[in-house]
Amino acid sequence: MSSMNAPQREAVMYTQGPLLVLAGAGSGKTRVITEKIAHLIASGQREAKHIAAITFTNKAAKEMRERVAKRVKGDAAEGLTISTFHALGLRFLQQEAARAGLKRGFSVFDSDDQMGIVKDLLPAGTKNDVLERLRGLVSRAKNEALTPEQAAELAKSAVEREAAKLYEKYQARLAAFNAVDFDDLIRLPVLMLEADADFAAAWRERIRYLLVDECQDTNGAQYRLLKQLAGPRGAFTCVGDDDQSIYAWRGAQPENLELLGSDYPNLKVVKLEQNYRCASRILRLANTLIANNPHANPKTLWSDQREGEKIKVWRCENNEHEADRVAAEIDYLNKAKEIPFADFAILFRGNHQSRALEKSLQMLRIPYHLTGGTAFLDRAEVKDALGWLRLIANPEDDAAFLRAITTPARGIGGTSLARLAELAQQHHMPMDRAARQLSILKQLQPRIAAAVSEFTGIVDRLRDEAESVAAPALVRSLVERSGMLDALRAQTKDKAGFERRRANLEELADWFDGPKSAIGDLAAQMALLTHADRGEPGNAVRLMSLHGSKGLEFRAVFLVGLEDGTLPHEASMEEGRLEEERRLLYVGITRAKEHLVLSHSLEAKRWGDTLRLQPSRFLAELPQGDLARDGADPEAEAESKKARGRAHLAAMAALFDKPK
DNA sequence: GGTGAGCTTCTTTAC
DNA sequence: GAAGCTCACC
Repeated sequence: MSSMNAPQREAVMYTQGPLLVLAGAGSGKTRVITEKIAHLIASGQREAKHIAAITFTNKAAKEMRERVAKRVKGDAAEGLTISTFHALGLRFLQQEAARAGLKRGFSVFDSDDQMGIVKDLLPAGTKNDVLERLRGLVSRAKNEALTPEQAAELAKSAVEREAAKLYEKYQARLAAFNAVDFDDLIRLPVLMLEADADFAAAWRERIRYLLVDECQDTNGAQYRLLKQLAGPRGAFTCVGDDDQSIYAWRGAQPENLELLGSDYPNLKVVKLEQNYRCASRILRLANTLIANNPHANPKTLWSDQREGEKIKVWRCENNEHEADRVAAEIDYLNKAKEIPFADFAILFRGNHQSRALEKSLQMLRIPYHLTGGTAFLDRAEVKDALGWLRLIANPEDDAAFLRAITTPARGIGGTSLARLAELAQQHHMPMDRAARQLSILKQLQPRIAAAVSEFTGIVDRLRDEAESVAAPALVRSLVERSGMLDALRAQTKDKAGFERRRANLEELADWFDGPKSAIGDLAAQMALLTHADRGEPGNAVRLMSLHGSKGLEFRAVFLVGLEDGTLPHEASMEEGRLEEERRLLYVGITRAKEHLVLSHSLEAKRWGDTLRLQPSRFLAELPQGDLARDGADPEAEAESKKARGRAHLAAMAALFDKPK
């Protein structure tokens, strides 16, 4: 506390009314939030159980919980809520399920399930991009907590009217499945709180102080939830930075920061402008870049850190060459400067860019930890197991039913399932129940009916087991009894592949090894876990998207793929949405404490043919005197040649002592 | 009618 | 470079 600067201290101490903290990158905002929680508790102003802090990711929530735990004595932090908006919404709905019109054990649909419904509701053969566009529009309306009627009224084009119609049918389908989607986790609580003042007041009795991090990335629905929970008195602290707003594409409204001022006239604003993270040169780079964006309330981020070395800009032949150079440089810095692997991050625009990097890192035996993309939770076997769990918890979840009954394959194909679905619909019952009706089974082929009954028998036994057994054991049992494991063994040709998948399922079981809540609640929570939340990365280089890097910091940062079309992304260029892309680069640059490398390739292979790439236009916006460019600087060139030589040698060495 | 092999399609970002 | 789709085979 004593080591804080004046505005930080002010942000911590001010609890009399609504507060907005405009916090630049690296200005210690997480610290302010944790200190403030500690202060609220220690000063006796609020009990921990009446405080809720909202973070942007589960991972950030976990980190914050750990920091608060260290800061607060004994069990004073007991009952404190630190979670994402979505996790808070889920908890809300689980507690208020009946009021929300949900039955216990309801499912949370991810975007795949969502897409499944959309596909089902639209004519067969509708193009993928049309489906995606409509799904996006429905989601957009829900992110504003609009009803289907409101969405229809506000529709400005034919496609938006179509989306509004789809929205209505989509909700009916969700309801039939006793399911909600991600957007509902915010939307439903908002509608419920807004509809009933007493109900809202009761919730405000439980949450008496609210802290919201990354406020610039809240969408309309989240902002309304904030207002409902904070109430007219405005017992909240919001922290945000409009320069780090990078989620407009999923409905975030950075103007919510300004809206706070008009919704709460007594709003106090504190600015944190001293950066404690980056070397001065890195900060100058970031400031110069972001000055190209228009600013309503300009702020000046400054730092009294040392100047730091020049920022390297690498021009590479292609992304393999780029990846080799990155790996070689990490290897070199790790050995020569003893920078631990965990202090390195490689950041990119799209998750697919990680592939080449992984290959190069493996070649040099550099441990790495990849977050995001088609990681753990998107693995087929993991989704299958989760589908089973969902079905066990929620018999009305047809999506889960379909997933479970087809994994492993048990001789029931699309035609039969379509028939069963049709019969279920005729009888107005979920498939799980229909599959147990004798009259319905009779209308299927005898062979199919037998297979269906065998399946429902397994489900029944697992439901019984769920009553008595802990979650991890249930997962193991389900993997066994469903026949998944045997099928997996038979399918995978190599033993290693099978073991990997089995390990994934084992890991899934371990994930449930948390506090003892009902299986159904856990299955719903699983849907919220992000790829970024997975496992302990240990001492490994971090690979992640620029979006995923928000809020983190590293001694050395490599920003790869700085080409026009990659960053800024093609689609953003076409739509003239360059500002958010610029902010994305800004976020990336400000992750670095000491070392920063910006690299781009001259060529890329894009399905089949090679295309020439131009360096990112953002490179030209940087202060050129602070850059050490390939070619322009003979010293850097020589260094890069040496690095390549080292990489080659290391790779050769690695080849020779390959472990079995 | 179900299943697996081989084809094509498309690649932002994520709660 | 993987997931989705079609088609031929069982």
